[in-house]
Formats: sequence, C-alpha cells, structure tokens
Amino acid sequence: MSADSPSSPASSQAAEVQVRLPDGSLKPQPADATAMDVAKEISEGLARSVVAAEVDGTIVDSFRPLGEIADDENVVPLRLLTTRDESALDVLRHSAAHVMARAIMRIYKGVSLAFGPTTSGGFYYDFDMPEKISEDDFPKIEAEIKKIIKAKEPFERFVLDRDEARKLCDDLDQDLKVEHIETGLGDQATVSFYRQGEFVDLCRGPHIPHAGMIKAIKLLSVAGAYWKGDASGRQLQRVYGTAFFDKKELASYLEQIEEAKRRDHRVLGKQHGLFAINPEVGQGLCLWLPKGARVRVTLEDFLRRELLSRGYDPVYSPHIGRVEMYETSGHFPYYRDSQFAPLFGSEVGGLLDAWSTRLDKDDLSKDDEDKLIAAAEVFGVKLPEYKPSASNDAKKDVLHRWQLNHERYLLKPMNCPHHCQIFGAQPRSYRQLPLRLFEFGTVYRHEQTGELNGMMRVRGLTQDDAHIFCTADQVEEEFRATIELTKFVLESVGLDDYRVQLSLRDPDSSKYVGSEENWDHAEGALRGVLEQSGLSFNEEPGEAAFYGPKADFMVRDCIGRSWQLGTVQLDYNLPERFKLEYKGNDNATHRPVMIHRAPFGSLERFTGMLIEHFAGAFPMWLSPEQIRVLPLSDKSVEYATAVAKQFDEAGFKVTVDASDGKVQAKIRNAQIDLVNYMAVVGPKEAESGQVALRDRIEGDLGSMPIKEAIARLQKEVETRQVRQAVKGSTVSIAESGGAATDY
RNA sequence: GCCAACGUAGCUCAGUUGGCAGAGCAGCUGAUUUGUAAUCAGCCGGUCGUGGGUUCGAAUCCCUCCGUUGGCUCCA
Repeated sequence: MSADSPSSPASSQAAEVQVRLPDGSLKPQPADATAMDVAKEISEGLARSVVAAEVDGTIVDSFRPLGEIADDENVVPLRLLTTRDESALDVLRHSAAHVMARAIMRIYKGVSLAFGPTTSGGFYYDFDMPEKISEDDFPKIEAEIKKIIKAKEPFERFVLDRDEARKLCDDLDQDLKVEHIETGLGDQATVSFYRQGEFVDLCRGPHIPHAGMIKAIKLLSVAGAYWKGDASGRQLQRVYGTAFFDKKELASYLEQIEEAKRRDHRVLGKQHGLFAINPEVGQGLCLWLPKGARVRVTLEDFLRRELLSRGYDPVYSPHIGRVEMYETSGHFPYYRDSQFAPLFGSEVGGLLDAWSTRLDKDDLSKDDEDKLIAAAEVFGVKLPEYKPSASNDAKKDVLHRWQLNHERYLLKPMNCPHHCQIFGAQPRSYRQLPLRLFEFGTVYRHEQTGELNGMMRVRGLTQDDAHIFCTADQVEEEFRATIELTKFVLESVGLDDYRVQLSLRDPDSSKYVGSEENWDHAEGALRGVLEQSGLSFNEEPGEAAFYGPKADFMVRDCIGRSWQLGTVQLDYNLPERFKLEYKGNDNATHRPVMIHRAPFGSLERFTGMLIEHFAGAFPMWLSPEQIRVLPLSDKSVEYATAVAKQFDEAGFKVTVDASDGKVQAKIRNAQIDLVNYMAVVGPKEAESGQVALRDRIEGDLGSMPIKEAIARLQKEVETRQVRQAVKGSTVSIAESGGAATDY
C-alpha cells in the first residue's frame, strides 16, 4: 500500500471499506468517502482542523477516496492529522510552496516550475524564468499569495498515465516537468497532479484541503540553485519561505532566526575582538586576536593535558611536504582543486605542472605543445624523451619523472601523511602498539570562495588531530576510548545534547579499500561500542569514506542547531599506501590499522561554534577575561592594581579598568564586554582588604575578603562550571519535520 | 566555481530626482573623583571597496575586478 500507487480500477473496488481508527474501533464507510468525511462524522470542529490523514504510516490527502487506499481486506487504518500534528506542518508547507508558485506565475511570464519541497524550517520552490526575482519583489508576491489564501480554493488530485502527463506538462509549457517525467519518473506508469484554481502541478502530494488553512506565510530569501543539483546544469532561482498554522508560531520562528543572527560568531567575533579575517591577509585566513587566542589556548591546554594522560604522544610536523608524499597518500591529485597550488623549487615547475594538467584533460593543441617545449628550453629544460607523437600518458610520465627530480611542495592539506611518516621513521614492534600520535596540526585547503564562512569554513585550519596506529584486535578498545574522550570533551564545554552518526559502507559498492573481513569486523566493533556506550546513534549505510567506516558527533547547541564536530575514522588505506608495518609476536610483519580522530574537529570551527552557543558569553573556565577590577575613582587605582595582582597570581585572566568616569559606566562596559566577574573596589574595600564582587549573571554579590573571592572563582574554573543564561526556545530551527517531497 | 544582494569614518548606519559627505558609539584632550548597566565639553576621523566609463558635475547611473552576505555545488 502506498499513497503513490495509482488508483485501482473501479471494478476491483468494493463498495464499502472498514476504517479502523487509532482506538481500534471500525467504521464502515462508502468506498468514495474520504478521511474528511470520517472527520465530519465525528465532529465539525475536528473536520475544520483536519490537515491530512495518516494511513499505515503514510501521509495522504484528507480528500482522497478511502477506497483507493484500502488494503486487500478493505481495511483502512486511519489517523486524522490536525493542525496540532507535527507531520501536518510539512503538508501545509508543501501546499504553501504551491501557492507561492501560483502567485509567482501570476506575476511573472515564462515561469518553468522545477521542484518545490519542504525543508526543516519551511519550503522552497525552484523556478526557471527569464526575469530575476529580488527580495524587493516579496511584498507584491506575498500580496498575491494572500489573495490566493483568501479565496480558500481546494486542492484537487488527479492521476494521469505517463503519456497524458507528458502532454499536459507540454501544453502547460512546463519543460522541466516534461523532462522529469521522462527521466526521474521514467519507471512510473502513472503520476499524480494537483490542481488549485488555474494552477496545475505535477506533484506527489499530499496537500491540505484548501489554501485557507495557511494562516501564516512569509517569503524569506531568494537564491540560486541547480536543476537536479547538477552544477553543470541549468541555474534556477530558488525562493525560500516558511508557513505555519498560526501567526504566533511564525513570529516565534522569525524570532529564532533573529536570535541566531544575534549570536553570529562573525558579528560577536568582531564586537568582542576575538578574531578577524582580513582580505589583505587572505580570504578564509583567520587572525586570532588576543582574546580569541586566549580561548583557543585554554581549549588546547585542556585537551593536551587530557591526551597526555590518556597515553598519547605529542608530535610536530612541518606545514609543507613534498608533493610526492601526497601522491603516495592519494590526496594529490584527488583533492587538487581544493588545495593551494604547489610550490616549485624550479622556476619551470609551474610550467610543467600546467602542461601536465593540460595533457591530463586532453586539452593541448599541437601548436601549444610546441610552444611549451620551446618555453621549457628557454629555461634550460630539455626533455629528449618527450615524443609529441606518444600517448598522453607516456608524455605525462616523462614530465612526471622530471618533476620527481625537482622540488615540489604542497601546503599541508592533511596531517595524516606526516604522521604515517613518523610511524615509519622507526622500526615498530607490536609492543609499541597502540601508538597514538597527536598534534594541533594546521592544514591549508583552498575551499571554494562561495563556501568560506567566518571561522566555520576557512582555508587555514588547525585540527586537534591524532592518529592511532594499532592492531585489528585493538580497534574496538581504541574506538571505545576515543568515543569516551570525545564525550568528555564535549561535556566539559557544556555541550550535552548530541548523537553519533555511524557511517557504514554501501553493501553494493566495490569502491572500498580493505578486506571484507576487516570491514565486517570494524563495523561490528564500532556498532558494539556505540551500543554499550549508551549514546544515541544512527547508522548511515553508504556514507563511509572509501578508506573506512567513521563515527561523527552531531552536536546540538542551546538554540537547537546541529553541528558536526568531532569525528573518528578508521583507515585501511593509508597504512597500505605508506607500506606501514610492525613486527608481531609471531615474528612476522603486519600492517597496522589507523584511526583518525579529532574531538574538536578544528579549533576554528569549534571556537566559532562555541561563540554562537554561548552568544559570546564564555563560561568562566574558557573566558578570555574572567575578572575586571573596577576602582571607584583614581584614589582606588593603586589598591585595584594590587587586587588584580593577587587574582593574576591565582591564575586568573584579570584586567583593571583605570579609566576615569563613574563606576556605573565601568560596570556597564564590563557587562557589555561579557566579563564574568567584576571586582568593585573603593576606600572601604582598600581598608578591609576586600572586594565587592559582581557576577555578570547574578549581579552584586556583596563584599568579601579577596581570599574568599579567589577560592570561590577558582572552584568555578576547576569544575568547569557552565552557568550560561540560556536564551531562546527549545524548538529547533535546524531540525524538525524533514519529510522532503521529491516533486 | 555558479546565481543573487550588498560594500559610505575603527563599529552601526543616514545620505531625496546625479549638485559642498552626515549621525551615534568608539578613540583622543580637558574638566569631573564618582558605590553596582552610560558625567560633561571639545577634538580627531572618510580619494564613499578598486579601476574604468557616461555626464558640466557621480557615494548616487553603466562596466571590470576585489571583498562580504544568502543559497547552490563541494568538503580528505
């Protein structure tokens, strides 16, 4: 049974169906009755709020004849979905997408419809059209939408076979829909359409009964998108919007978007002097300002101490490495496009590199080839073995052999090749395993310009990277320890809402490196550890990297957004490529298994996420300015300095605000700067050796001896207490619903 | 990389149909010597992202490049 199945021939339909309601009761209904009819029988009020129906777990139109969707025994297990059901919201939004498309087609000419699905926070519709829509056009589109909603016209469903469907779409000048019927829906005998007034759209549904149910709708943004996600294909215009059953819910959704904007790490990073990204330094290259760097140092110190106590060995490796090493690892040229260009020891290096690339793409004319040979000779490079008549592969080989004899360096895109070299730098015995090498390793990746985003996506990033080299038997225990570490790290910074995504191999694919047994063993071990850990996790078959399965930590912040942070990945590939081996207790050589893991992911991204999570107000232990001493006037500056010295000696990050002006102003500035504690000192405190402590969150705590203040604040640091004043609701922006429709 | 929007003082932003570039905050100087979220006054500060074009005249209109933002595509 499926909502998509074509309606059965009328002859085979019984005249009556048995509707089974959630309470188990059976209601006989005529076969052409609908869920809405059932609702009306129960009560008019219920009927008014029915959005759709759920039959056997599938959501269907409330206006669909029940006979079409009954099972073999003519029973329809029916649940009515009202405006209060979460899954009804998706139905509403999908219908809202139709209404928006209808409005846009009324205003603009030559609109070709693509897809209009729902997203976690709303919906969008993609259009191919000659005119450009701008956000300035939203008011007039929204006005048209309101007209459509006010008319309360019903949605009607009808089914056509493929030929009829193609003809209809053709008649409607919907060439993208025609293409989709021919390709994407090539295996469907019939397809469904929905009509609402003059608007007819190929669509799987389901839809709300009538447009009047859309009580709140708002267009949010317009952006480019590709037809069927293909970057080489047609560029479409995508209009995003959202809709709710209730105006208040829309208002609270918009408030959440505002809250997310207020927390934007790029804004807060600038405001609080945490980091800067300056085009003169380079796109995506992060400058850690002193305050941001303090946060990072604290994080690094914290993790370093943990790693040292958990049996890791610190290592350091250079920021560049020979291209050959990345050819061995496979990162070059596979990720060539997202790496910075190589650095060449010879001035002709770039020429030969470009030459080789042209050959690789088979994009080199005879004429240009002669010029390149001549140009190389200008620089004194003769390639007698290079035969213009030879195959491209043979020619590339000649160029490559020359390159091997000349220096080519790459800005390090990954730490693992270096760590493999460190493993290989000495003969290894099973007694040394597991060998855990860690480094805060800075890597450089030439991310596409459109991808760069504050600290979240940068071109130079520092991974809290480590590679564990172990035997196959040790994988399980190492994985367990890594999961444990990551949990500990996340919870230390107050992130306790997370789950693990376990990415497994696609059973049908042959693209994977490593033996079948190894994969089976590893996947089983990972699953077992996660089950024992009590963490919530979900399995994603087919999402594994080609070199091994992985577990990613998906962390939810305090306003409900999901971040992919820490990761643990098994790797059978690199030990093979670098021919790493150790001597076993059987005196034979074996290949180790490698585990990549990074609890933070990258310091940039992690810090950026923390800024947003805490809205810039770091908990005491991470704070770049924990205490600010505020002298009442010039007269108390001397005592303030002495107080600050004591806090400093006790290990706090402390400053003194010696500016003139009233203490109210100093407090205000300290509050705005999100300093955790203020220590107000005047003549009274100087006389008694006290400070008047003010908490950023609680306000004035009264006067106390300095020692008492120090003890109190030290305790807060040591216990890594998180006393953030959480703002925002618990409803998630990033995730809810999510049953995206295909067409 | 692609589509769109945007780029004015350190920051946030005004700037009308093309006609002398503005405010608040920050900063600096001075006065004030203060008890839990803004003391007062003065001053400094901009080749309006870059380069070109149209025009008697461009922050304003057009093009180029650079950068930012929202998406798309990518993400070892």
